[in-house]
Amino acid sequence: MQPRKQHLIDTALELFNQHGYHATGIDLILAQSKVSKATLYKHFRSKEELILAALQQRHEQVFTAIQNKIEQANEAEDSGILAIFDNLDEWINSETFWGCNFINVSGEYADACHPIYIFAAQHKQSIVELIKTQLKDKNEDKAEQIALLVEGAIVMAHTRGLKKSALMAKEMAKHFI
Amino acid sequence: MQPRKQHLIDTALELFNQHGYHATGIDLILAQSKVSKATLYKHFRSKEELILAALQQRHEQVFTAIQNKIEQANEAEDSGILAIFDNLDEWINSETFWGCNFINVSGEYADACHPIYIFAAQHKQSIVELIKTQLKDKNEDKAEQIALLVEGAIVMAHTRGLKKSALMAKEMAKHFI
DNA sequence: TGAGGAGTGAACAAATCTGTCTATTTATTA
DNA sequence: TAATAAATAGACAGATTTGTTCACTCCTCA
Repeated sequence: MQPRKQHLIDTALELFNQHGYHATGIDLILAQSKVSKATLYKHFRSKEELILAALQQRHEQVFTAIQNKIEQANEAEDSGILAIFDNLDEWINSETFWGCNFINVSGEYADACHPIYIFAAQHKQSIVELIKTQLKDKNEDKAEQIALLVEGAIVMAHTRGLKKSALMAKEMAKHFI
Repeated sequence: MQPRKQHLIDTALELFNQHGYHATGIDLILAQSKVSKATLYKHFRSKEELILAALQQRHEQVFTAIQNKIEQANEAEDSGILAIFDNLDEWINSETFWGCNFINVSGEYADACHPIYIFAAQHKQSIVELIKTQLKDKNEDKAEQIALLVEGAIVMAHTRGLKKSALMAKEMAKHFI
């Protein structure tokens, strides 16, 4: 990928996260990334397309990070799935935690037919399926339960700044696996 | 409260819920409520003030509904706190479920110093405290755990349309109380 | 009847938003 | 060096946003 296009996506993702999707104007992304408007519209047909590209990148980041973390842990111990909460804990306690892109974007594009909402829903679905494949018993309900704990921890951390939420969720998860 | 002011708040709350806060313009609220712009700006100094009034009303609705439900259940059975999930289940499966106003608004006004973010955080905090007071043992950690399950269920329902999330969360909660 | 408050509709200002276009500069490569 | 591609700044259009203002109407109540 061309470096400017990549840089635009990185900048947009950060700003969308911090200020939301409607509140982040094209001009702010351009000023922050120091890329010209003509270049943006050469790489993306519209702001919506930029949002989708940013979400796509974030999806891949999250998916790969979780996958690696769980696979490593699965080799080391019996219930490696719990590693997902360690990953979550690191993220929540990092400087770059501004809540989950996909939860936030669902609030701004809540129409179930909107491409952005659909993309967010698919991401969440894919995470549940990833959890399921990484479970020893491939139990669907168990995967949904773990996903529910992850979502709960994200919201507690984002709306109230409760930084210990991931470790709380991890303790809770131990009851179900 | 004057009927027009009340009607503006009701309309705004519904539209904010369905389309988000930035995406819902003043003009849409006025068109839907059939109230004139001058009247809106007589009752509210700004759009932000209208948002805060709408959130205040929603806070009172939610707080009272949960309080009543739990208190009634506490008289009937031993672990009445579980009634919070029945309340949640009804809401999620109603026609008017568009996610949690306070989670959504936190994504759009994510600056921790912003009055709107602060209001949302206080609401979430107050729900935890309500749960705590309604617990037989007044256990803080247990209250946070139940709150985490509630948040998780809301997100699962909103982002993926998982309508059974509240009942899932209720089953999970039984392990902790 | 008439005074006063509440509400209306429409025009307006000022800012901001997305997206287009052009003339110019920079960088690469044959 | 010369041709070509990529990126730039910036002006611009057109729509939309929040918020203000003013002349007018409607309703209530004394």
